[in-house]
Amino acid sequence: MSTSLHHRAVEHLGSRIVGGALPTGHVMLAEQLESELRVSRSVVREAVRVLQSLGLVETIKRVGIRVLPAHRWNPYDPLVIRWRLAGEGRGAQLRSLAELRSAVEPAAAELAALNAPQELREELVRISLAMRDAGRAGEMPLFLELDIRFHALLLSGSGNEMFANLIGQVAETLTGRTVHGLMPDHPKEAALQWHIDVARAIADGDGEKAREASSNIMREAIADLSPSWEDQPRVFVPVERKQS
Amino acid sequence: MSTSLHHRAVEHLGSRIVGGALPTGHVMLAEQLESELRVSRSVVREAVRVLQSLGLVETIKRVGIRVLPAHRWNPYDPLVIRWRLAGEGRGAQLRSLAELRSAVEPAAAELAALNAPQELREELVRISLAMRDAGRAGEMPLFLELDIRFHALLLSGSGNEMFANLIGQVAETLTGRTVHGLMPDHPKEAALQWHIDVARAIADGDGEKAREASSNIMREAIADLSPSWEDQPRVFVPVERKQS
DNA sequence: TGACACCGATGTGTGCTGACATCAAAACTC
DNA sequence: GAGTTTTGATGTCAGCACACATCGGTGTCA
Repeated sequence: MSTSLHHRAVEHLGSRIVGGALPTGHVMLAEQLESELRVSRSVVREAVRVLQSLGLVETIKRVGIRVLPAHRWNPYDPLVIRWRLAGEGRGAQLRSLAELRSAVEPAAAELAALNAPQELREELVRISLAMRDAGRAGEMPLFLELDIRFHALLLSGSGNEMFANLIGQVAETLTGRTVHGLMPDHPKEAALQWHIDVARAIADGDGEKAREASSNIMREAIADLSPSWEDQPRVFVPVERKQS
Repeated sequence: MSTSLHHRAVEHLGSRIVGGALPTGHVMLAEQLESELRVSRSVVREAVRVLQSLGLVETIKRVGIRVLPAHRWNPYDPLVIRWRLAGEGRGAQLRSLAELRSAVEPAAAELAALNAPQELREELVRISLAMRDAGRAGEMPLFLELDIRFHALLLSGSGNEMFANLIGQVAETLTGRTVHGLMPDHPKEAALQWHIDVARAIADGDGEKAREASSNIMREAIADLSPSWEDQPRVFVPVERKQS
């Protein structure tokens, strides 16, 4: 009950659209939403405006509020990602995130090796060693926490704010991997060593080596996670001929 | 005058925040914005809600509307990107986009080689050959159009909607490179060949080769563009200890 | 006399409502 | 079939009541 009406309205509509309950092209009327959500016009209108900025709906005069096709949604918005992870798009969303992460992290590692501040490099080494200890001891909750922090520091250390912004999504996938039992009781020894390799390469300013070691981690992560999106069909969004 | 008041309000506030005219921590009052923008409360409130969803501001009772630090902004939102490109963050934004693209496109090429529909592969080959002809003939407007379409198809063909969503940004950087004179009169012969290599590798389903060739294109693109962000300082966003 | 807890005034976002403006789809007229 | 009118939806405005965090004054206690 602590959440505002606005927040609830956005949540309700957004999750139903992304979850597929409101199909593409479905038209709603503002008045109808008022009675459905039991809120006033202002709340509905402000919620619709937010959903509009996320690319989930468009408003057309004399027609109403229309649900836009999925390829118009902003796939990088935290709300959209959360709704997809909660609904039937979960598998496809996990795959997208994993592939994005696989592409970005090696690049981030290379940039971190070239640019990261000294203190960050040192902490990265410390954490990679702590991960090894926690991993060997089978202390998985601690390991997860260190793992998240390791990758957060790595992305942050790249000095690229678009990379750094993926921290939340990466934490989500790491947590999900543990929670959904896709993680062995003990992390593989090779994975622990790769983390140390990444950290040491960054500390040494060796971009090439950092990227290589990070790629190994990513390959392993994809292999661990891929069962969760088996048989998810890929969608190929159309390419428009003109840009605005 | 065709744009709505809402649109104008979002634009006005967003560009001033991202452009740096309204510094982090700056507090505004809704009432003050009404008179400043000469619009009613509804418009101000709906605009603020949108900016809130982009992470640009937060609203606090009894205090007002506060500008959030840049690392809270959603760096993937098209509006935020546009405002950054228009303002003083232009250099840093171009670098971020170029680095992201360099990370993503080789991965997208590899995925496209494994997953893209047949027709898309064929069009990719056709376009790469047309690019070579247009490039050798020095028909730069046509070359730019083909270049954009090539990379759009590549990203789309990956079957990853997060990759595909970068089409707009990539088009932006390609256009910018040409407009700002960072492009030679004739594209380098090697670059033309790399595009053909990428297309052929995708057509042959050779993911490894597609990624390699794409990496070459990216290295070249970074080299062309890097003058535009010389001396731009990198920012390292803090890593929070806890996640919500 | 001073320190501290309490409590009400104040100001600001949140939410509600009625009215009018605007504009494009749909119906109508010629 | 082309042009015009009607209609119905969003867009915009203005006023009000409410919730609640902050501030400052008041009272109590040491």
